[in-house]
Amino acid sequence: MEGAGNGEQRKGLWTVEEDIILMDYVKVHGKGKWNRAAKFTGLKRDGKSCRLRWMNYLSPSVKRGAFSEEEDDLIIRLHKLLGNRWSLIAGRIPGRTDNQVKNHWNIHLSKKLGVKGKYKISDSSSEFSKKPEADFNIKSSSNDRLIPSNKTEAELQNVLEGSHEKAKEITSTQEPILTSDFYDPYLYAPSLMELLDESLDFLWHDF
DNA sequence: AAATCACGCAACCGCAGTGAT
DNA sequence: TATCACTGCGGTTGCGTGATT
Repeated sequence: MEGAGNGEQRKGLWTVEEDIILMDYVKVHGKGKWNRAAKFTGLKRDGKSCRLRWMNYLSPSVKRGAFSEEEDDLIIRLHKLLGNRWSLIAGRIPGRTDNQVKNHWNIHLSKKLGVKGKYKISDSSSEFSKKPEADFNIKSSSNDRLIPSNKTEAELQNVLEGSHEKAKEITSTQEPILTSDFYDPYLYAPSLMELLDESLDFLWHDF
């Protein structure tokens, strides 16, 4: 695992030294242009590896440690709403990355919910799967997606953004529930779950 | 104490989407 | 319009480690 054997590309776990080099680069140049970052720093990693390391580990916004009950609940509900769209789900869980959410789902939550094997969006537990397959846009790739044919991805995003905004209004008058460094009052407000459920209703409206 | 197993996590891979030229 | 570089995503793999035999 140490090194690729050809002296050009390193693979496997990142060392502390590599982390420091990458962090220093981001401090100075900011995120993005990861291929250039790899060349500039002399790291024997490709741009994708640099990006992944930053996004999943080095970024100060990444929250470490166990998932809370609230996070579990949120993931389960969002997964029911969105399926395996980990980046969208992670985007609504402060400090968690898509990789973390995906791993947590596959290891813990799928068992907890009794989901057999790797979860597929076509599983009967997904809200989307309750509709006839012909009503979905289907793409054949690793990025398989099933969305209602009369709702675009942008609309779906807007629904969730709308929930977020609505939650802001509600939570502005409510006491926070959690007190962690990454606490996001919008997401943990008691009414948020109802908002997500409303979003789900919206998606199926006019079917 | 050594071997094996199971679990959790980090990282890799392949593909699609997007923007620049 | 075509091509290329880059980014982002989800599925999968494989390593590290603790538990069990």
